[in-house]
Amino acid sequence: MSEKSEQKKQFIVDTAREVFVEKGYKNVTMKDIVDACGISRGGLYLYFSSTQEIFLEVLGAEGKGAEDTGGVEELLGKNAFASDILALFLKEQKKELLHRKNNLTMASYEYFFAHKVPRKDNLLKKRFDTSVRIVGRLIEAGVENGEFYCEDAMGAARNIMYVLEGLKIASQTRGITEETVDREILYIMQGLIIENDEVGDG
Amino acid sequence: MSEKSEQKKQFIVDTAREVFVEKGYKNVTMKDIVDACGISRGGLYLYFSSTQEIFLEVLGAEGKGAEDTGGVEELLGKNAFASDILALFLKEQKKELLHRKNNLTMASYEYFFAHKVPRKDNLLKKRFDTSVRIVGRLIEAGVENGEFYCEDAMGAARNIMYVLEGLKIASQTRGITEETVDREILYIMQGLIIENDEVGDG
Amino acid sequence: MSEKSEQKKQFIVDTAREVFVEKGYKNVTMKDIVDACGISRGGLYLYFSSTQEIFLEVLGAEGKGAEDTGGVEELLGKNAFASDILALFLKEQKKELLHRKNNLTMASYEYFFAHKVPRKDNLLKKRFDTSVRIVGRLIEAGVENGEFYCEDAMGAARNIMYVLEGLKIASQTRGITEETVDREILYIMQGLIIENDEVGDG
Amino acid sequence: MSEKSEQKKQFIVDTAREVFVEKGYKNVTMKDIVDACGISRGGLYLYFSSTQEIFLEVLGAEGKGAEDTGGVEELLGKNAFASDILALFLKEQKKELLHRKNNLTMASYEYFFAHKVPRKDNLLKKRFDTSVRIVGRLIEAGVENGEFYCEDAMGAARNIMYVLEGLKIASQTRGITEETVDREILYIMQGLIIENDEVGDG
DNA sequence: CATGAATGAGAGTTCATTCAT
DNA sequence: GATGAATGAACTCTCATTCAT
Repeated sequence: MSEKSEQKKQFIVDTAREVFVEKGYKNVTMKDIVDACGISRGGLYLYFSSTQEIFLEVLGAEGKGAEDTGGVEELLGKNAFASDILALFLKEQKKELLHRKNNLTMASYEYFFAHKVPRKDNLLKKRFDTSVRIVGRLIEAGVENGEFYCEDAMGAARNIMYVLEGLKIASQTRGITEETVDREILYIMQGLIIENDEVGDG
Repeated sequence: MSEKSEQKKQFIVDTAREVFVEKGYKNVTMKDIVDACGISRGGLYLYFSSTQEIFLEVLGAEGKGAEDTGGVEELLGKNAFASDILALFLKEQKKELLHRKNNLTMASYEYFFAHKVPRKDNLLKKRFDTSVRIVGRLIEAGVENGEFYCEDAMGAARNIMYVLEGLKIASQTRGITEETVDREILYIMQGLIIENDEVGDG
Repeated sequence: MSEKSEQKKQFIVDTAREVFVEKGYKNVTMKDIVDACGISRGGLYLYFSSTQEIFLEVLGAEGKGAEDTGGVEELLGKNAFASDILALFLKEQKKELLHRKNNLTMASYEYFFAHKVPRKDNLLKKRFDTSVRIVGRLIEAGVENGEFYCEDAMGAARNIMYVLEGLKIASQTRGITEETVDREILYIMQGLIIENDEVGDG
Repeated sequence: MSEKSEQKKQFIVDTAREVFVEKGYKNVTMKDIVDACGISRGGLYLYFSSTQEIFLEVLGAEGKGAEDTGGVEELLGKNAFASDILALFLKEQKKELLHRKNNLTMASYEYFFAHKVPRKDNLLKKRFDTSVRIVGRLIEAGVENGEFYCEDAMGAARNIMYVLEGLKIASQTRGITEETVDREILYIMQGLIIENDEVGDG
């Protein structure tokens, strides 16, 4: 039973995720989830007693797969060019930014608007900090092997991540074009990379 | 009579603003506003027929005062140091960021989550673009009189504004400390300012 | 003032009539009439205190002009052919039946559904009885001068009026075609008129 | 469960019928039906989502029992006297006419005032036409076996049905006495029956 | 475990009616 | 007289939540 229970719970979480992706957080009712899952009202309450509880589970599940930040760390260990890895990372972010309808961003923001969570438990914060750390390390690596010029790697990393966060909310509230994202990415990369021309000039 | 009507409408808008500041957008019901205003259910409907309508009015009223971006443009005309003006601008922004409970940010975001508005009518976008333009001009002015070093003033302005937007959503969803804001502001300023020491050293 | 008041009251009644014609009785609100009249809410209450009161006035006004049953009685006095007068009367009725949207029929029925009125005060009944009497006299006249054959003139008159009433409600609830009305009128006339052929045959 | 559901739905329809009989159509609110049924506000919405929906169900249920026009057709097959069957049919109609408070007539009229239905779907029209057809056949049968004299059986049938309809609306809007109904029925029968006395006298 | 009917609180909305101006 | 802002009752409809089966 516990086995089967576990499976059903997971099924609910997976299905609910789609609902949250589509409708955000506040708009989702128990009924929405019940309908999407094709189970009974009472049935849902056996596993969860509020949309909040469900959303937290969804968020948690999300974390597991995403915590590795798209494999950046692995690549770092494989002696790839830092600029290539960073470009890859930004490309991933770009993809997410442009598919604003296919992710949990909006629902997450809505959730954290509604429920003030202690900072140390705040998933959004955790992920942001993780990303900063990784990007920071990436930049440091780039600086070390002469790809990047940067006096404050962590500062640059934070700057990058805040820009991405700014783009994210812009994407959700106004919509952004691919050009906008590309332009910001380019600006970021140009601020780091030591251009050959310049080097040649020196 | 129209005079008195106008006053009451304004009173409702002002009172509703407080409600939106406190509860966001989606959480606010007509009843909330009715209660806050101390008027009757039907009375509110004489002036507005939905929370959306009220919120738009609130947003609009907000705009009138904020469109000048804190007097930055005036200062620009008065031959003040660009770095001083920029610092002032950022200080203003900082104040808003840290008082997350006293502004419409969250409600606005929620509103634009719920209602997809054509980009050209999108108030959030308009204000962002206006700010970018002003900050861009400011940086250009700073470059011209030798305060700043910057090859792409508009790019820098956009970068700054996206960072501020990132800080804003961070503030609303996780809370940020004064140190965080200061650190980002410092990073921004250092990226622009030509430090005397360095120049002296060279 | 009383003069002006009287005029205004009449204006309200006339305007309200249009509203009742268009929307029936129950659907009409004080607001509808206020809007149609272009006067103030309070203003209307100076003259009438409910839609019922207004409708009664409308009905009453209607009566004054309509009581003469379309001039049938006058024609009777002028030695016209009874069959011609009856045909004329039925033609009038037909016109009303086919313009179901332009008269008070529906509103009247709705009114008398909602308010049970003592029979002797019931306007609908009064008009029906009046019509029966007139049509009855018409038939009697026709019998006397050899146009009609009829053993029970009043019975025939009642039959005719009930058929017309039946057509009226059919018109309002299902819609009727001109053919339907013509067919029924023809049936009625054939039941009365002594056809020359038959006479000749005999 | 569907069994029980079906029963409850039927219970609601039956109870609602009483409400419609008593208050007509437009006056009935969901609350009225909720109260009459002794169920909760939300409970009713599990089965129906508007008074219109309920009324249509009531009307439909009504149809099932009434479509056979009181067993007239069966009698026709059993070689009964046409005049007896017709008298029976009219007696049934009389009963309904005089119990104006116990039937759906008023509510139906109100419903069809409010909702214009395509003629071919109009239940009132369907029933009227059905009755005309049956009465017409009845008269034809009576003519064939020498009971009735009538040159246009269908015309007579229509005439009868329109008179009944006229009586019906008269009943609902003014009230009618038993004498009134009897008189009209007598008039109808006399128009059809070949009286032995007269024949004998001639 | 699972179901889904049932409940009732609460949001939105409309209108007749009043009343200070 | 006349205005129209204001009130509050009443209605529609939706959901989270419970509970007998």
